[in-house]
Amino acid sequence: MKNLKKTLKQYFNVAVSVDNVVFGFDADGLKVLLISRGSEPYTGSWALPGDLISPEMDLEYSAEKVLKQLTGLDQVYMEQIQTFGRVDRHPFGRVFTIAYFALIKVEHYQPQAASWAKDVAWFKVTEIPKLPFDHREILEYARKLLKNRIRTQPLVFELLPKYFTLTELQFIHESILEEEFDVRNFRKKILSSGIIEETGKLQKNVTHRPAMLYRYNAAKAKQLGFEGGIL
Amino acid sequence: MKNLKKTLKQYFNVAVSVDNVVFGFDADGLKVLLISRGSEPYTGSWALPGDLISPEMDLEYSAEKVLKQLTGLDQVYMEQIQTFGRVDRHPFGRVFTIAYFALIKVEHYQPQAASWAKDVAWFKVTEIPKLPFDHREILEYARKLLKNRIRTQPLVFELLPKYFTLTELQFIHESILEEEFDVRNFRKKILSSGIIEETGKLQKNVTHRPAMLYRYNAAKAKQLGFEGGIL
DNA sequence: GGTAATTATTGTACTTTTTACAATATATTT
DNA sequence: AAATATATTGTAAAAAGTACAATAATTACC
Repeated sequence: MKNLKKTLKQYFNVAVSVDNVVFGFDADGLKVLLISRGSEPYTGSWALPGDLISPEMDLEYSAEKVLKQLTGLDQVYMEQIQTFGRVDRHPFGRVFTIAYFALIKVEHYQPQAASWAKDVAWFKVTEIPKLPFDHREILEYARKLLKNRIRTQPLVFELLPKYFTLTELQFIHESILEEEFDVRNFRKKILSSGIIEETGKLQKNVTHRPAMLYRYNAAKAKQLGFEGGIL
Repeated sequence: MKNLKKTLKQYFNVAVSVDNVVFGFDADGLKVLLISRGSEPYTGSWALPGDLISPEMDLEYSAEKVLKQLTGLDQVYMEQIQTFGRVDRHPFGRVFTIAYFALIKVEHYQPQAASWAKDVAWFKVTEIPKLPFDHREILEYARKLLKNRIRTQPLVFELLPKYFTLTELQFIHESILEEEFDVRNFRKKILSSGIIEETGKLQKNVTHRPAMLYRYNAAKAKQLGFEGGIL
């Protein structure tokens, strides 16, 4: 048993971190939340909000906690995406990082830098600055995953405000999928799916014909099983 | 700097393992490869072939190496699926495990127990024995993933022999998706996709009309982009 | 050699879904 | 009132999906 413990010791000296790819959406299109690092290594760099995990904390909980500590974001939709484990990815030692993606409604949350994050900011996915570690790779992986998932799971509603127009719904699909849809066909398909419903309310403060506001019907979507996806 | 190092130390004392869910397919249906554990903890249990990762080895490489060491399998299709990190999942300390799935052609490989694996055996996915750690959860997650992927990626051809009949191709789809298809419609769809081709050869040693053997055309599949999946 | 048994192979009519395409409606600004 | 801006709606043709059963080729058995 003494021998076993000695052998084991060589394995128990790595660290694990989580890195969150937080997506948001506004009139400009798809955005990602980055923090300005206020601690070593890569102090001053914009980076994915992430941190080392305390060995006594569950993984899922850690991912949420790290995000909350650095950005103030709480109660957001999160999903594990992939673990990255190149030997030399972290200058301080062997650190495996478990990447998560999070989807938030930008109108409902106000990210705020805290803990060792000096700043937080949204960046368009097409205008990402140089990132430390393998964060660029992680980000691109997350984008690809989001793109694949969007057709089979109702994820867009995590990014849109509670009430939204069909034009916004179409634009978010086009932003993520990087392709355009015919207006009439898009509406026909979405509406016939039955997962969104009219609210009777109209858009306000626009300088043109106001659009009808719709809302996601989660119960209906669940009931339908939603196997085929939206588009 | 000394202080930083001291703080860091508390994070660098966890371990990481990989666990492989190896799927195979034969006339009986979908199978999973398990090993009989010949070392602590849970000695004697059937378990997923997995092991702790050496801190100086890349993640992808580790997954392949662990599989090869325990079962002799080499050069197989592998993909990372998910990381499991409950605090109490391993009795020896905090161990995160990164699960992979592997798909192999059972006719082309002969798994052989080695290293601390006392035995290796195929189990039908519907007849899995009690598994240690959270291996049951990992296995079920892998099954679910395989089921989701099978419609959008040509994974079945990693499980089938090089030459296969359309009946076999249909059966593997039915086994994984747990639903049945109409023979005529299935053939129409598969053949019109253009990703498999006739070989001109016929099945041998069967006690009934021999079926035509087909082969997967990877180049064609790639060329077609294969966005919609097979079924 | 003939018959039974077993699996392989094929087509058609109907329904549903997808696609391509442009005119009219409703609000604000000038 | 006219200009500007976005919202909203239908139809016909093509493609894809679905339901359904008879015939063909081989071996096994008598």
